[in-house]
Amino acid sequence: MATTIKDVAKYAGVGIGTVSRVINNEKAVGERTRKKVMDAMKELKYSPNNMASQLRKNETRIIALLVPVVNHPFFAKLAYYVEDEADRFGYSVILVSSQQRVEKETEIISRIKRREVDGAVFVTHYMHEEQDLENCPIVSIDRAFGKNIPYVTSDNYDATKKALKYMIERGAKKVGYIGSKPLVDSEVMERERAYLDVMAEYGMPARIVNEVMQHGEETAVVADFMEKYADVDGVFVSGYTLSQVFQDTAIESGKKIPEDLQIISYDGVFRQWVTSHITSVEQPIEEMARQVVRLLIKKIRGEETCSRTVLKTRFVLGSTTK
Amino acid sequence: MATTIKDVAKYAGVGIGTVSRVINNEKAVGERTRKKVMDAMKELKYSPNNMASQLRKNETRIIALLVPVVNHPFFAKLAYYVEDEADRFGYSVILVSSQQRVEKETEIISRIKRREVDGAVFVTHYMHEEQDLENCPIVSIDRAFGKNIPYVTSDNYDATKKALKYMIERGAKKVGYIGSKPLVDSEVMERERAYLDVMAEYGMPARIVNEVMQHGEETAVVADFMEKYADVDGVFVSGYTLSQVFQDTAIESGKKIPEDLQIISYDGVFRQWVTSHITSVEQPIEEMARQVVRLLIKKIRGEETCSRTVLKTRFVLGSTTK
DNA sequence: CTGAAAGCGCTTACAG
DNA sequence: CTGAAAGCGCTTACAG
Repeated sequence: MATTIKDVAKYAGVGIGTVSRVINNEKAVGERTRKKVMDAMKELKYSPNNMASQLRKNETRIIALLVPVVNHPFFAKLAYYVEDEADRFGYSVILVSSQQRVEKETEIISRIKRREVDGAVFVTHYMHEEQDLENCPIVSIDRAFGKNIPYVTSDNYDATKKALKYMIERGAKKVGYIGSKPLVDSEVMERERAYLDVMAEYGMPARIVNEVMQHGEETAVVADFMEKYADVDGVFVSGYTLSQVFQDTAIESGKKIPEDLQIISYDGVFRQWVTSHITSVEQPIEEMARQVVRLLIKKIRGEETCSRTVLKTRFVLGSTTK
Repeated sequence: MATTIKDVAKYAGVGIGTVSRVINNEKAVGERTRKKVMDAMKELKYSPNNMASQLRKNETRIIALLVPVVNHPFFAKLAYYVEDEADRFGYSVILVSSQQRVEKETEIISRIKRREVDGAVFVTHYMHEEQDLENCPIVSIDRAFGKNIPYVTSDNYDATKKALKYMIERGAKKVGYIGSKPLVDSEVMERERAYLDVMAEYGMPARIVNEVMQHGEETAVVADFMEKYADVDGVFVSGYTLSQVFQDTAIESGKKIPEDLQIISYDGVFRQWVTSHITSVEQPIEEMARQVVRLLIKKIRGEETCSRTVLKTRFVLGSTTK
């Protein structure tokens, strides 16, 4: 049996309420009594039982982070900063890898309802139907999946547009787009929209492959693209894995980069956690993580939140553009 | 106010004990009653409050995972599998990035005492003094930091020995070792021991740099090594980041690999999460993660555990050896 | 198979 | 400033 607040109270000769007040650092405790209680706690090696206070306060101080997988540079980095930011507010982070499994998502919702966690950050979402997530403190990245779910995103449209124009100014005439299509409404689709708009603006035909794809299908998709549009001299790639696969394939095909083919990636390619020298639109992962956590905590506290936060990307020149 | 077990009991016209039994799937409930209760739960959209049952059962079903950083391929992969395995046993994982901060470690210990988590996996440890971690369900990877802390490791000594001999058989005559020294007792030191033993066995002088180093100091350490032992024609590198930095530096220096210089790495280098073609001793990360979780759960349950589990590495040939 | 009751270890009005 | 008491929402012997 661990020592409880009762033991401490008895030992210190005070009421348990007083001990509680000391634990919670309330000012309304006399210096004398406080000292007595502190000593008793030390003497008895007392640790307050968190489960009990959780129950009383109805808060767990835990949030869940749902990502597709953790062992992926983008999500790992995100997880890192989410944890760091949460910690600043006294929250812990439970990590959940959804692994494309839809149930994981509804599972988190029930965990909120069961009061296992106070709220959740959704980085993926497969839910199509509007669930009964009223009052559920949930926030998200890139995708709006409910009217009451605030989210953080980056300036997908503008950044893509800018990147494409950059490429075209450097001589790209046959510009393609390759991406993996999100399953649900997502700001990521803004990239495609930007691409199509730019093509229209320059009167260029669209060379696009943007399909829903499973992890592992990248190679096939890239092959498909390369076959369809063998003549491209500039490509915008959306997404990490795809970027890497595309770059590798392009190099293997014997194309000179950037002479024959310019490449710009949204997200860049990570090489040992360092963005390699692909020209890319870099998302402010740290800032996205911190903002999304702050949003969530506001929601948990019942404060007003901004429903859509757009953060600026950085355009990083690499060696894959002229 | 959320609906509680009381509401359900009243609605179903049964006692709260019965509702509890239904929730927990106990067999000792009549078919009739069970149905009534189930219906009531559905009708009232009841979710059992986990905090309350935690308090009663004195378990949180949460474990903590302490890693130096998550956004590093090794730890991210580990985190992924730890989460996956924990999930199978009905446990959630709280992620803690220690970031070299010693307090984080003792903090977790208090969190166990405070019953915020049921146990913890320590992948780093800075603690020198034996803490009062009796009865604390803690397990660890690679390093023994207490007599009662079971851990999982890989066959550091044998694998290193084998790798070095492989290199020597392919003609390496001036063999060096470069590593970052752990702060505390760790099985990682077995690699150095293996190196020294092999050198002794072959009558070769040791060319070694194995210092305690901070993240970010790798470049300087590699430079130091290269200057001291400019003539090496075979090097064993211990650790991810170091391997990558070393490989890059070696290439930049104009050395032909593997002609002028053979390299073998413990851990390999990750390129976009794919081990690149460096010859390496690969740790069975997934297996280590799963084993360590199972160890922890046994400890939590108070079962007997094996105090040291050694898993086999794989020797993977790449293009950095002849 | 089922209900009434005690109790898990706290927090928090309430009264003094 | 402090204590006694109620209660957070469950689980679990206990008795039937």
